[in-house]
Parts: sequence; C-alpha cells; structure tokens
Amino acid sequence: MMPTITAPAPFQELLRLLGSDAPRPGAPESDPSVPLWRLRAGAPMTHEGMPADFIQVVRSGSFKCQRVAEDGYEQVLSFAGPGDVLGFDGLCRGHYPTSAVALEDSTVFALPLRELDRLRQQHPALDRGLQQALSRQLARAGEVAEMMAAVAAEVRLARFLVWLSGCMAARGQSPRRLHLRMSRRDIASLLGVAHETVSRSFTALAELGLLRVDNRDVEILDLDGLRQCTRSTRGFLDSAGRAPARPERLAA
Amino acid sequence: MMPTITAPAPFQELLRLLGSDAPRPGAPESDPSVPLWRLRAGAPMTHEGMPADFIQVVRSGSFKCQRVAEDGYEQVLSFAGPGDVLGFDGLCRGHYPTSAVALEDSTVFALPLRELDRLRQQHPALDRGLQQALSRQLARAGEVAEMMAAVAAEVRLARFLVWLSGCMAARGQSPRRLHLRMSRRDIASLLGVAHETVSRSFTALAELGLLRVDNRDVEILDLDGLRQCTRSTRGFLDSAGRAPARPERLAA
DNA sequence: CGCGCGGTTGACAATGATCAAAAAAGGTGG
DNA sequence: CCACCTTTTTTGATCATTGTCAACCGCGCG
Repeated sequence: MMPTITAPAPFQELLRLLGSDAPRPGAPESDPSVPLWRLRAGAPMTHEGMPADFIQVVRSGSFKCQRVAEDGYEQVLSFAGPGDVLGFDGLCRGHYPTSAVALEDSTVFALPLRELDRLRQQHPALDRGLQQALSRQLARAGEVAEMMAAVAAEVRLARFLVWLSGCMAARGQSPRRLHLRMSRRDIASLLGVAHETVSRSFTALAELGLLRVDNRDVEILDLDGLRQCTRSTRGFLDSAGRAPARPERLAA
Repeated sequence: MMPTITAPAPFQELLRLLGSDAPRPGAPESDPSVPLWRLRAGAPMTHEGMPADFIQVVRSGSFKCQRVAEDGYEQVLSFAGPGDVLGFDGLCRGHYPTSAVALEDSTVFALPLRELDRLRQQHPALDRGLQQALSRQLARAGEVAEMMAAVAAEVRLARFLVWLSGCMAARGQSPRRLHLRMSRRDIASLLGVAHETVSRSFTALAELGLLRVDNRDVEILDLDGLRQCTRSTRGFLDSAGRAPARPERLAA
C-alpha cells in the first residue's frame, strides 16, 4: 500500500480508541504489534476496487469514504474520525467497495485481514472493541440516511452539523466550535444536494442566528434551535415542536 | 419480546444463511440450540429504543428497518431479507436505534447478546459468518446512500430496482420478476421522495419500456437499460454511456 | 504575478412536494 | 358471495425549492 509504515504503536491505545474501556488484567507484555500508518492530507488510504488486505482504525485525523461513478462524480458516503473502523466493508467480497481519503494528516492502526481472526481470538478485548465499533458504524449508517432523507436542504445541513457536534462531544471537545475538515462539495455530496445549495443553507442558518460561519470554522450559537430544525421531516415548519419560523428569506 | 418462540432450528442452516459456506468438520452433535422466532406480516420485531437483548438473522421473509420521528413520520432506513443481520446496531448502546417490522410472514434466528460472545468463541464458523454478514450490511449501507443520492427520482427508483434484482439473483431467483413486499410509501421513504413521486417514477420507467408494473409485481423488461438509468448521477442524461434519452414526458 | 480552487451569490427553469380526488385493491363481517 | 370499509395506488394541478449556469471574490501556490 501507499501509506508510510512506522513503528508499531501501543495496543492499549487501540483498545481505548475502540471504546473497550475495560482495563484488561492481562500482561501488557503479550500485546501484539499493530502497524501504524501515517497519511498526508488528501492521500488515498484505500482505493475502490483494490483487494482488501487490511481494516483500519482511525487513530487521529479524519477521512471521507466515497465511491466515484464512471462519469467522475464523487459520491461521499460517510466521514470518519478517531475510533472509526474503515475498510471492513471489503471483507465480504475481498476488495474495498469504497475509497477512503484522508481529509487532513492522519494516522490509523492497520489490522491485516489475514491475521484478524487470530488476533480477535487471542485478544478478546480487541474482539469486543471491534464489535462495538462495527455496531457504531452500522448505527451511523442509519444516521447518514436520516440526514439525506430530510426534504429541506437547511434541515439536512442542520442534521449534519448536529451530528458533527455530537462527534465532538463524544470526544470530549467543544460541541459548539466546529472545524470542518471537508469541502462544501464533500458535504453537498454526502447530503445529496448541489454544493451551491450547501453554501446557501449555511448562510440561511446563519441568518437565523443559529450559526456563525467563517469559511470552514463554524460556531454553533443556538444548539437547541439547530436541533429544532433537525426535527422537521417535511418542510421547514415544525408541526410538533414550536415552529422555528420560516427563514423569511431576504428579510433584513 | 412479542414474537412467538418455537423449537430451535438447525444450526447448519444458520451457518449456510450467513454465507459461511465452509462445511465444517465438527460434530453436528455439539450444535447449539438457537431460538427461532416466527413473525406475522406487519408485526414489529424490534422496537426503537427498547433494550437490545438479541440480534436476529433473517431466515425467511423480509423486514423494513425504520425510525419514526416525533411528528410520526416513518423514515425507512433499509430493507432486509434472508441472511441479513438485524439488531446489531443496538449492541453499542444497549438499545435498538431502529425498529424492524416484518413485511410478510417471516422467521428469524434469534441470538441472545448475553451468549453471543460465547457462541462466537465456541463456533468459529458462526463467528466468521457473522463478520461476513456484518461486512455485507456495511457495504449495503453505502448502496442505500447511493440510491438516495441520485438527483432524479426515476434514477433513484431504478437504482432501487436494480439493487432488488441483485438480491434476487444472489438468492438464485429470477432477477427479472420482482414481487415487492413493501408499499410505495416505504419505498418513497427509503429513497427520500414523496410517495406520489415513486408512483409517477414507476409509470415513467414503464413508459420507457424498461418495466412492466402491475401493482406490487414488477417485471424488468430491460435490465441493461435500467442499469443505464442507474448510472446517471446528475440529471437523467448520461454523459458517459450512451444517452438513455430524456423521458420525453407526455410523448405518446 | 497569474492561475486554479474553494466558496458565495444571482437568475432562471424545472423537478418534485404538496394539495386534492378518484380509482383500485384488500380485508371484514354479514 | 357480496356490501362496505380502509388502505394503497394513481393521476392531476399548482407552486416553490433547488439544480444549473454564470459571475465574482478571496486565497494559496507555483
């Protein structure tokens, strides 16, 4: 593979990343050596259609997973951050169905598929952690579907931002200050709208006083209000909760 | 849980369902007993928010997975058939994030989460099969995203039908004769469009000579043509392949 | 310095959501 | 078996959200 291989990294850290909080009693001496890959921003980690030899666990940085159509259109399927498992979808067919591209300088633990079964058998904590992580991935897939399913573009973007905010919170960081690692085009692709529409939706949410947007820096001013937007399944008006009030486009 | 519990079913069948084709040498005497659930059409198997005690492997029939918004809107996230694993997304948080509803009379193998780790350790074939199935589920999530991402409604429906056709083929059944177990509304929800639009898209594809539609019976007349539609990421016109020609709406 | 890329904004056409209504299918009870 | 109801599906008409084309700006990089 392309990525630079560096010295093995602490097995403990891998377990912690996977959420297998249980501090195992086992001897740390028996920890296996897991290759650590370092990727530069923009570098492809896995390539669609290539034989799947590894699964990767993101240690730092972030990735976008995508499939590119024959006409060159890049369909972004998900974004991944620390603790997320990548490449597992390649296990069933033997080759990766999606590409993963680093959005910033990143590091991943690379688990060779050949040794995966053995590793899991010998290290139950790793096995449990992996199952947990896979469960999370599956649950996330549903969340992605929910983002894309919303009718109004502003709602899709709001759901995306709330989701990102949740990721930040889960990682112990501020859920209000978001630093987007991906382009508008990538967001647009994930949400299934034109990139111009994403841009417009950002300004729309900002004009509602929910956000402050400075290029890829987004500050969430009203997280609850944003969650309100999130809820509207049909139009923008919310039948259930209090109406967040139509944007009143162009209202000064 | 609600479902009727019947006598345990052959462990072998479960393994075969999961695609663990490898005929294991082990003694069939040691096969564990796995509960088999029987569900009537329309019966909910798992309910959103309920504690996750089991994962289920569909043996026969089909299901829809959905989340219902507080305003009552049902967002369908995926459809599942024989060999698919349900409920695994509940493992990470301890409760099901989605509901699964039987679309017809169905049966599932129910694996208690409490015993899952032990079962997997004692039966490597089961473990491998489960990982395979989970990998498939993950890959499928990407496919669902691709369906929803298409701009034109006809393209979304075409992708859905091609996907269904693939499911049929993978099961050794005719890839041309589809018997839809789900309502137009369910399809619409999955694809992220209004159910009226699904109806219109069906007639549009039929008028293109690609389908023959009789209520929930769909016959694919031109699978290659349908795949052509599938490819168009932007509008309907295909830049790459030969243009499938705009529907020429209303052209007699 | 010029170029390309990412982002924003405007204008316009159109796809599809919504409202409305009717036809068709399925289920229930007499 | 039929009447009656509900649900599902289809079709029509209207309007607006959004895709598309286009221009512009700011920034980083060669």
